Amino acid sequence: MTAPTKPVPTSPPSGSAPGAPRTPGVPHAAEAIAESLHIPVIAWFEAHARDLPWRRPEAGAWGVMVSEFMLQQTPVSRVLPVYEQWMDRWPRPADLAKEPSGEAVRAWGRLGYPRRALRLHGAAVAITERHGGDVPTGHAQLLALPGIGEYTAAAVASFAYGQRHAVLDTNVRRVFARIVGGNRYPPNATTAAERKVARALLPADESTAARWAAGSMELGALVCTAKNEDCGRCPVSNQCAWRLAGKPEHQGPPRRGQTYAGTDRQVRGKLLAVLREAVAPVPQAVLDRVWEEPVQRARALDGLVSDGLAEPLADGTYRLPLT
DNA sequence: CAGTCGTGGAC
DNA sequence: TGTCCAAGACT
Repeated sequence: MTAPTKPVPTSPPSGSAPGAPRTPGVPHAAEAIAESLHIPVIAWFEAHARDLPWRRPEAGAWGVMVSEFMLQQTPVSRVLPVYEQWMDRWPRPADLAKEPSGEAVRAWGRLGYPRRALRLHGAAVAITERHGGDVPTGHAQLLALPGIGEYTAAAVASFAYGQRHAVLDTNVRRVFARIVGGNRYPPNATTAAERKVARALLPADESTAARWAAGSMELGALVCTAKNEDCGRCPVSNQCAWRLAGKPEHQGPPRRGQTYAGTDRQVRGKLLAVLREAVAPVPQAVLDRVWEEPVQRARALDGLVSDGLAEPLADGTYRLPLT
């Protein structure tokens, strides 16, 4: 266990002394909920957090950032080996920035969504050019990098730099939906109401906020999971609105499932797999073998080219981009 | 804002 | 061989 071990503050992060009566008419409900959640969740985190390489001090901000890119929509178990190889090969942003983007795509392997590799490479170039080779510390600076959205900017600022940000990923959204909202699942898309809840629950103290962010996310990943949740191991099950309501089934619109077989995504994946394995430019005829239907096949290949994942050469062959 | 974008493991 | 899901970003 290598989670940060700073003590949890024993006094409320803001406001009056413990046990002091609330001022009538002033809404303190959110604060009260928050304070009763922070200590048990953070204590649980410090006892049960996984020992992941990007949580070790030597990972640095670059390691945190690389892991966040790889973890976007991808399970930890599949990220681990690729992360280790990646950090061995490119221990600093400038090391990656020197390489052609195609090398990043190749090293990405079968993690999926290979545009993330392209964006991570682009972010490394931007960091090298604009930030002297160091991952920027500001949320706005992070947000300006390719491949970094609201979640990843907050995650890097919080996990790498200990800042106070609401870190709203799918795990945290589910945890909050259950504890606060009394729902099995959050809405399909992140709502303003969810952001408001996340901000209201954020500890006032910076260091506590950072551990709360990591802890609430880990709770969603290990205990408060989408299926087969284990309320018996949850440190705040006694305060969970969903559990207290008898764990009602999901009400709203069905969570739209991802179809895959037969889609352009599948064809793109097959095409790019060939390009990744190839050491020399690949003739069109070889690519043609990955998919029967010519119209969809051509559309998929065009898509890869326009995304910058494949480079067409004058002789009709294709390769990963050298730029 | 709804669609698009990979991959593989669990059931 | 099907469904659901996994630390989202971008258009």
